[in-house]
Amino acid sequence: MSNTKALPLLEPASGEAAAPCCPPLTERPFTAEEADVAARMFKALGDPVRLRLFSAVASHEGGEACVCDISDVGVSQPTVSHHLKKLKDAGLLTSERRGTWVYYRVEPSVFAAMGQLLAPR
Amino acid sequence: MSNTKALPLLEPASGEAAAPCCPPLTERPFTAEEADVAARMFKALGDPVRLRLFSAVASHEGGEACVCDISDVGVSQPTVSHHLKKLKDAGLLTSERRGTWVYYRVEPSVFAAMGQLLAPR
DNA sequence: CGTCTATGTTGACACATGTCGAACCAGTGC
DNA sequence: GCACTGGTTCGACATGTGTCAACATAGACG
Repeated sequence: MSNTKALPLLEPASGEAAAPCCPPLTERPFTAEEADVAARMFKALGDPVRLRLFSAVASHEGGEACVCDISDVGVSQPTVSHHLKKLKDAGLLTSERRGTWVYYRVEPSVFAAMGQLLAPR
Repeated sequence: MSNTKALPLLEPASGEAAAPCCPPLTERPFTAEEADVAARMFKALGDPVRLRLFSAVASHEGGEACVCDISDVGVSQPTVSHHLKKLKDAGLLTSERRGTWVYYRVEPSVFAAMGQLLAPR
């Protein structure tokens, strides 16, 4: 499985300056395509449980967190797994298994992309 | 009606420096309450149509836009109105009727709140 | 191999959400 | 008052989403 590939919020940046997915929100009206891409990210963060998970990973020392470290958000374990998968599919997190545990970390380009969206006119 | 009041993303800022709703995402794991407030904003922007509407308002000259200026996003006019109401309920937009037309503008505290969320550790 | 722990996947279900057409309200101008 | 235009609200419907229990998988450790 896992043909659900994470779509990059920033272009691959093939050697040159990264071409962000979208201009600042205040620059001009978004096109349908830009809105689709950017909305995916906002949507992924638009759930309290996912936001807590994302924040827990983003604030964890070393920039990564084991599921066991962050799964105390008031929902069942399968639900945590489900939300982490959604964050991963949205391109916000990456995961890696090391032995018994699975570690999640924030996709580096995320904050750049969000900063770009919020850049002042 | 309209007891659905827009909840402020920033505290009322009663005379002093505004106390933002939430710390940076990277500072520490969000509490359930912080996540509820912040997720509402992300959720509101997590729909392509709403994101286009928000961008259209935010980028419009004068900082405000008449519905008639921005309602060309590929959905029916009632749907546009529905989404604008959601953005308003989320505290992202304000509206004002002037004569025949209704004007929407971005709630000023929004960019401050979002910037705060994305502040680097 | 067998078992135990840590995660992910499946299936089912209630609920929220996006969408539209029809009806309705607010101003304008005749 | 009446018609017209710009916007909102209502009612209905299909689809999406969050949640859990049950089951499945991956390593670790005997």
